[in-house]
Amino acid sequence: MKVLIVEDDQFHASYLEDALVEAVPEVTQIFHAMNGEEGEKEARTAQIEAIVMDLQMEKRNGIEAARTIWAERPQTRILFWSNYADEAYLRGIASTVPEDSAYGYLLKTASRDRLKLALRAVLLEEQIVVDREVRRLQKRASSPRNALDDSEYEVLLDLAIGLQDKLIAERRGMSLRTVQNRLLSLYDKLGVEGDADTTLPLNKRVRALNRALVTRTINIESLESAQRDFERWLARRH
Amino acid sequence: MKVLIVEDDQFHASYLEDALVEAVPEVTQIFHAMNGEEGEKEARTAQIEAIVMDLQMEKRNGIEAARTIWAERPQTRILFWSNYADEAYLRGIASTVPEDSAYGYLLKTASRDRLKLALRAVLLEEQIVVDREVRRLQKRASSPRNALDDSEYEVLLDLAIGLQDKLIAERRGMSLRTVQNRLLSLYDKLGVEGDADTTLPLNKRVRALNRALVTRTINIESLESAQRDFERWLARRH
DNA sequence: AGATCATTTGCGGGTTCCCGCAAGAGGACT
DNA sequence: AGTCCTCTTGCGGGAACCCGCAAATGATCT
Repeated sequence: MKVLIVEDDQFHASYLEDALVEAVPEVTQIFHAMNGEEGEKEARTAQIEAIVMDLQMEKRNGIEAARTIWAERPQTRILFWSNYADEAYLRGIASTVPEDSAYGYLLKTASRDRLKLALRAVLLEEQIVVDREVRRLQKRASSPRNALDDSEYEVLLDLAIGLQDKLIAERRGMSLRTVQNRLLSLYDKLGVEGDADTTLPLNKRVRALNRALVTRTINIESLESAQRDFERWLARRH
Repeated sequence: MKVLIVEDDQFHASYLEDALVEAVPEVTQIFHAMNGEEGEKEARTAQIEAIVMDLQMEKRNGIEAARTIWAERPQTRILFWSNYADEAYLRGIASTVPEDSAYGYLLKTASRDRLKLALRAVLLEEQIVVDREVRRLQKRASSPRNALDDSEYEVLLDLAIGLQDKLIAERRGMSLRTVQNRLLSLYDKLGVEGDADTTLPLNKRVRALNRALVTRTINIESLESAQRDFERWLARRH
């Protein structure tokens, strides 16, 4: 079996390779890539069907790479191996994984044994494996209290790249007032009002972005990709 | 010589330990800590005088730890070994390093040889070593074009945690209009206006925070520590 | 002191934002 | 159909923000 490792940190890459050959002796060949772009190419030319990939990389992150790889060969098994359990990544993955593809999401803090187990389960058995920590976050994100639904999340991203209400309304096809309603519920769910103490006057817009970042609802990468999305939309609009 | 390694990633820690014993055979004992808080304690109880430390850590980051360590024993040599070359970190270090302490700032992407060289230079020879990449950023930050002076940087942090103009004015002891002048120059230097293309209407405040994050002028950690600073100030004000 | 240049500050007005209120609009259930 | 509920939308007003203009203040140099 051919396996592709996409990881920009050399230490982590070699650790991963060690664990891989231990856990999955069926492996015959191991390919390496330093970022998502290389990873896509490698996967295409070498006809790879099993991948272990970091999420956070320079040129093109793991989620974007996964999207194109799955678009070409949906049966590819991908184990994401990441430092963070940000909600932004979770949403990214949830929105790209095809119906019946095998994938896994493991944190780098996981023990070697858990890693080896996940490697076998995903790459070989085509199961779905999600790390405990990550699962916990998924839960919290889908609990009614602080859950952002998709339309709120969209507006959050638009806010985060600095759009004003009117533009958001146009882009998302809602009325101005509806956008503002979304913002109100965002302010509420993100805890923009100083939770307990004296409510001193804040700039809610900026505060919302601040809270979203600090609570790891979004991360800087999602700012960058939201910006790209927006520019694409802008070019398309007449 | 006793050396303390403060690093929360196990792979990196062991790689570092290897390089350390190779580069500095004078080392007799190596201590480990997983975060800044532990690092401070360890340094105190073991009377450590040479430290290699990551910057980004859970409990207490490297800069804060360095501050207290240097406050206790300014002659301590510290080599910062970090993933990022964020301006936020640079400012942090520049503002904490005592007059004649030896320190270094190296990126984790540096080669093993550069790491070994820096280890000897800083821990043993008490020189000051700053990575090429980092130096480049330092340069750019102090070039007239995009340089934020300290007072602009302060206002940026206040903006970033969501304060409104009036509060910033009070906190920093300037008039309302002066705060707004600072904001204007921030908008300018951060490139809030869509650099070249059609200037479409943006929320400048949010956009400024966005740009500051994307250009690595500040990072999420600095948001968190700015928030703590603000709360301390808030408690003190009558 | 006097001249020059940068920074600070107040004023005023045009926008954008925040949000209460109340009138639609679209289900879902009886 | 009728009732109940939730979500959307328009209106309107007060607050915050952006920023041009010009006077006041300060620092530096001759």
